[in-house]
Amino acid sequence: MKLPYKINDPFSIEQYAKKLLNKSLKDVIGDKAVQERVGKGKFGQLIEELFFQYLPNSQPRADFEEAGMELKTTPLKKIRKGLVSKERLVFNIIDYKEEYKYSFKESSFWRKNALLLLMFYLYEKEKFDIDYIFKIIRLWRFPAKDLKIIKDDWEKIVQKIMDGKAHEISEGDTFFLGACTKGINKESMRDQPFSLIPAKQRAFSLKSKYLNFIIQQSLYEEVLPDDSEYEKILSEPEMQIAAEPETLYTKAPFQEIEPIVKDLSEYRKQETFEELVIRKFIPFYGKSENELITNLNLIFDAKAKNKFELIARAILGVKNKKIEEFEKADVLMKTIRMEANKSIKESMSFRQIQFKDIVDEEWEDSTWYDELNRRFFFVIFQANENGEYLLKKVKFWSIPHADLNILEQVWLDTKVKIQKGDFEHFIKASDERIGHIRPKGQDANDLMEAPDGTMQKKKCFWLNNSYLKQFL
DNA sequence: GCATGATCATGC
DNA sequence: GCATGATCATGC
Repeated sequence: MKLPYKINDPFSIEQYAKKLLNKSLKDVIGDKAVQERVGKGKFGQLIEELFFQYLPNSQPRADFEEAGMELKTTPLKKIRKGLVSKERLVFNIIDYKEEYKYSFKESSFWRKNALLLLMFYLYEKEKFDIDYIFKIIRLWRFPAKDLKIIKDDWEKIVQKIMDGKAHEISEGDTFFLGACTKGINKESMRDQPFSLIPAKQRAFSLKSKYLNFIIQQSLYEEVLPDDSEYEKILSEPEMQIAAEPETLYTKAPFQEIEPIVKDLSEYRKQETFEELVIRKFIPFYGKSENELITNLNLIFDAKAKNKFELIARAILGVKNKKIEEFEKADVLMKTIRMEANKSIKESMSFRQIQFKDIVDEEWEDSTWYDELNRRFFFVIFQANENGEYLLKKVKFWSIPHADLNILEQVWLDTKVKIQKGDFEHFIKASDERIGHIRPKGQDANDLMEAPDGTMQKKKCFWLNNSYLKQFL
């Protein structure tokens, strides 16, 4: 069979793939696909079979083996301001018994995914998958600075396998390259080589937030004309500005960002990204809030509740923008005040509970689960005898696996009570269950509608201060 | 206008 | 001194 592209040429395959741009699979291969579609498996497989006329494989080699390229179809979703990634991008399943035997360069991940053909389509709930419209089709290779972090991530995952801790792997362990659960159900387990404890089946994956950066580059930065080109058109006097067409996004739905690491040469030998970040803080350990503000030339209101965060960002050399690496990795930076006696006053709050949503969620796809499985970056200030806060230390952290099971019970208890319309007996900090539920609104009149139609005070999950203390 | 991250205030 | 309820500053 003659294929409509050169099987060993990535650019030829990309060019052919672009026939799908702004079209659906049905548009391109015809209505016949609708009948053939029944029982044909996942959308990605359909693309391979019907569009590329290529048989899917799950071997440890790339989809387009001759071109050394892997095909990935992945959904976008529309938010108010534009298009963002709908979910993480899942790569191959991690073979715990094999992956640790190789270097990163020889690893299954890198052999298979060094060069990607990414096909982003717009997911729309009411449509069949063959009607989804493709919005971005492009070759993708990781920028060198990102690849450095991905390699650190891979090594961290492999280290856990070698330590006999594959069952403790969490997405919060790593930055860009995660190990997400993958299986027929949440109970899909695998043996691991250095422990008898079965581990959840996991696959390498890219965080949804990371994909947003690929989307941003592809959709907003490279495609849009620059302002000077607009100028020519808009400056003409007779020009009437029509309503913005639905498909034209003039501004990317992402904030301005700046990386911590401007150049790869900033890394010391053998240094990981985490170590580099911590190194930036060490010279400032022991300095007081006021010293830091002076040293770093910061100006802000003394009452600013984000002053410690502003100090931390300034130390990282990212003053008025978001931190690129943390945004891509979905790292949650939290500043913590510790008292002279090492206690911490405040518990840590999370997002508001959406009363109407939580009743339909399962633990592993709940909002709180996602937040808890992120990597945390703690910036810890400790008070001295005079009540001045000094930078004590910084620390990357992710929640221990066993504690998640307890928090699942807290979450479930909350969900059930919301279902029953009981808003008076949520788990409290004094219950010592690691987390608790407490109000979080503008004031006591800030209400949200509950599933039973009543209006209730806005609340959120908190991690107990007494629990967090042990990790600082 | 509102969510988020952070902190304050009160009462036991 | 601490748990709980309440609220604030900021940024989008």
